[in-house]
Amino acid sequence: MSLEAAPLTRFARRLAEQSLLGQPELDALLALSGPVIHAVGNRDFIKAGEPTDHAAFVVAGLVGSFGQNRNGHRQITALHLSGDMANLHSVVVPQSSEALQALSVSTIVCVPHATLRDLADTYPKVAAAFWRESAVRHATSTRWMVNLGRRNALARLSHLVCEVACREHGSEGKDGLRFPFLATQTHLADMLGLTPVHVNRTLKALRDDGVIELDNRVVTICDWGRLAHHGEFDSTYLHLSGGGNGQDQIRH
Amino acid sequence: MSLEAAPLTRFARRLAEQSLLGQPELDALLALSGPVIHAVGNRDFIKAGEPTDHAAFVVAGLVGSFGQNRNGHRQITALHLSGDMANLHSVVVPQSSEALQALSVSTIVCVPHATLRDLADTYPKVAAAFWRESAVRHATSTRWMVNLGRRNALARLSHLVCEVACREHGSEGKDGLRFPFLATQTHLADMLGLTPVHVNRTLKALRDDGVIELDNRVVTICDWGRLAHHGEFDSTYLHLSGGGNGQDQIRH
DNA sequence: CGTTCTTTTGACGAGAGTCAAGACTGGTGG
DNA sequence: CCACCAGTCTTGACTCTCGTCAAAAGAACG
Repeated sequence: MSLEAAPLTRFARRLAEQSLLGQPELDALLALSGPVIHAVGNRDFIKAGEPTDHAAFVVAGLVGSFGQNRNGHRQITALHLSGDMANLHSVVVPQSSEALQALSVSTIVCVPHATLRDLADTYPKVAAAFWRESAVRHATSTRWMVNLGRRNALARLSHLVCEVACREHGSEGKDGLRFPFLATQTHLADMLGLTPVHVNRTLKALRDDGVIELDNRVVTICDWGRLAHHGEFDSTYLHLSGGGNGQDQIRH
Repeated sequence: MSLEAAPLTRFARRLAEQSLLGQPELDALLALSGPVIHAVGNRDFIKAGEPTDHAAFVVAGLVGSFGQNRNGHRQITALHLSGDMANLHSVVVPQSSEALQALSVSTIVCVPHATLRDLADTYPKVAAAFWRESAVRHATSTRWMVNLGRRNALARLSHLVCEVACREHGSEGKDGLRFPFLATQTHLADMLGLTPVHVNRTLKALRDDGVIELDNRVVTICDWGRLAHHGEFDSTYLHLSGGGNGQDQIRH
């Protein structure tokens, strides 16, 4: 219970900031709960193509959405950090087209669709907030597409590190920022559409260049400016509230 | 007015089929309208990063969402056909992160956000339908990511042709299906994360293989089975109702 | 303390990019 | 009616980023 309080607060606050929710709506969001599961790596806790009756809220850990090739080569299409509802969209499309898998040991709260639907029905503003949250996620997906289609390995990796830094930190990155990023290099490869070997080489280039440091899956950003430049990174698409430009409120 | 009737009907029917809307909701959807513009190629009719106050409904033609590189290399992240609301998500995130551009001369109805918001506020089921439609689009995006990250040129192109065939035809593809696909090879390259030259070579391979024919931007599918096999295509993610498996209704 | 999963590196190969030039198309204007 | 022009499409030759294969060294875990 107390375990998931902080991440849930982050989730509710993000929704509220973006959609101007009132106190009743906020309280209702904070009351969300459900069965807790501990997901481990290399095993889908939600399978592709099967209907689901709950959404997966990430309390702790790191979760990815996995698409797949006929050869079995996997493509991670989204990353879900602590405080994210991994598959909020499953409320309206219960037949998920993608699998959900933990990249590191993760704590997940399975929030029943029924609960979320009731919430959306009771508070139209919450319904709008859910839709909006989904749309912001979609914006992230489109950045990933640009990354995959139109950037080389160095830029892709840099962009990804920038994104995770910002989402983890809650605002713009800066020199000296240090955070755990529990994905393996194989996971990174699956996010970036590369091979693990090439990720390793690219990571080395970034390290040798003095842009980042890596120690046991803890990233330290030595030179945010150069990293963001390499990744052609601009954080506005994340719609962060923290250290952003502050002009992100929805306009009615 | 009569010009946009058929595509709008298609849009409304798709929303209704997926979300079980009643007659009042349907009527309200069919009453949607707004200023009409005629968009031409090579010029964004909605620019990236600028706030919008309307959604773009495609009556006729072909529209793409464009992301961009620092070098100016563009990545098309989504395709909008006749009967699609190109940026429905802009209702909840008015600051679009991407540009909208016509790939061929297109007729667009600019539906004011205010109208759509009123509709969603009046009919909760419509709000849900809008959200659902956005989610289905997102599912398409994730397929594109798998395409970009984990498939070679031949598979990417085949998959794209399959998708467009299905969306255009309203159901599963089949041999002999013929439809106009008004994108240039440069556009195809921008969708697939390739160069125009390589698209040309790949297209030739597909033609030489007898899988498709191409005549003045009209595609004929000679061998749907082989095309779908090349593209590793499975249409369920599109949530078509027409010739699909029929088990796509939302489960409450 | 061995087994399995990662990370790291090197050598080589292949798919896709780059550059360049010519053919074809549709539209414009003399 | 024809010449011109800009935008496509097509093809070939060469290059380069990234994939493949392989092997060894570290880490994690029971």
